[in-house]
Amino acid sequence: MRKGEQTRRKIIRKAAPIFNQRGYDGAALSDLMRVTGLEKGGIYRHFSSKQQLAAEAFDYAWKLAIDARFEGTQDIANTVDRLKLFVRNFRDRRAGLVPGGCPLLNTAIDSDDRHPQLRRKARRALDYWLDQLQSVVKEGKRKGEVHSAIDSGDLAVLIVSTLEGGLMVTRLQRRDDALDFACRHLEEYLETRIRAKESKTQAEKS
Amino acid sequence: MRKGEQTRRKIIRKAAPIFNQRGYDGAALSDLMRVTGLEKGGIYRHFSSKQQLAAEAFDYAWKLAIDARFEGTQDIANTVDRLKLFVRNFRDRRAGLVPGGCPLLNTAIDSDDRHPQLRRKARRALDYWLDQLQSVVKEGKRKGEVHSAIDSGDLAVLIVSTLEGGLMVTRLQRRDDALDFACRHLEEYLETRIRAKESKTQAEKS
DNA sequence: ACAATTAGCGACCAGTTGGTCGCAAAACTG
DNA sequence: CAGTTTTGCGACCAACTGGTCGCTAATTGT
Repeated sequence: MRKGEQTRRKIIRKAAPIFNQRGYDGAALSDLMRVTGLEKGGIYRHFSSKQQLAAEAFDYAWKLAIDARFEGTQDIANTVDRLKLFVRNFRDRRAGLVPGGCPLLNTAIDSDDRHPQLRRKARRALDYWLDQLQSVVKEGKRKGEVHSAIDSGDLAVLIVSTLEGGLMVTRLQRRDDALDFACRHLEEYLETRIRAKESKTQAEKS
Repeated sequence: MRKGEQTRRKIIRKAAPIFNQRGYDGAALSDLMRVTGLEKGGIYRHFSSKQQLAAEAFDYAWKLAIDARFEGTQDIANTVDRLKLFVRNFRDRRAGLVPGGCPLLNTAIDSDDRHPQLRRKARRALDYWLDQLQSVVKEGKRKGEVHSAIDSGDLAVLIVSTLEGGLMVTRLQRRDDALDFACRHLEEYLETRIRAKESKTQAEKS
């Protein structure tokens, strides 16, 4: 790998937490210079603008987040259990992510109206995320593991909304209670209202 | 009322949407000058700093929001119905608020770490909000309208988390689906898991 | 009406913003 | 190792940042 490519990746890696914590406007070039250890020219050699760097930093941060959330889910056969692991991952797999909380939540709020390019990225990220969840629910309905009356899109949106809301409250309170309770609520909801009960393959007590 | 006081309030009223939409860093003095129609000196006559103005603008925006959300709830005797109206208000009473979405959500994300004064304000706002909801739940338990096993703090946090999460997704998607489904979910949850069923005073179908 | 107070202006400030570019050094390639 | 390409530097830029202040004009109270 060329030296330039290495540097480029280092810049993204170091810049991502700054953008995620401070937002686009709050992240000054001088901050990015500090954390990367490069001069301004060194950064602009690899990115044509602050916007472009922010966009790539978002991609990087989001990939880490979404990978952590889906980690291990492909190994689980039952779709409802897969959703439950996903919920648990959201709560538990937060170490190792880009500092500053969920990049989707941050970018969505931060970019609103003012940074259409970033906003588009956040929207696509959300759409992808919802699609992934929705397809799990659809598979569950096909296999008879999920109640047939459930709308897969609605359930996906509900899961995401509840988790992101819980995360936001948790961050503001600096206590894990809110996210914790949001997760427990979702797990109970999945168990009692979503899982089709005909075969009773799974114990109801978690 | 003195002319100065009028001007002061006008500045807050006009500045609030700017801060709410663009965040603290994104709101430049030049923006505030534009929307207020005042020169810089005219603004600084009434506020000692941008921080102070932002703080008062938040108070203003938050008061509008919280008032709209609790509007009419005091007229409802049954506590579970009161919570349900609150949920509905959150979804339906969004016109007339300060543009840019929920000030609490915006300020919480925007201020994180970087603006401790604003952050403190957002935290207090959240605490107050949770307290109000919690005391409704407590009253419900006292009156036997709410299941006694429910933790009032947990329920309050769950309601706020679900609504704020739904709002965030709705804003990013620019479609009301997410908030809509979050509300319907909460209403169903309140009806089926929270409301004490002994007297069956209320129909289960909404 | 008149003096005292208050309000608003706008030039000015130092510091910072995102961004450019020529140049020399370092890294590649054969 | 020589020649070429790639990389990073850092001085420089115009525009803009939040903030100050003396002055005049408008608003007050009497």
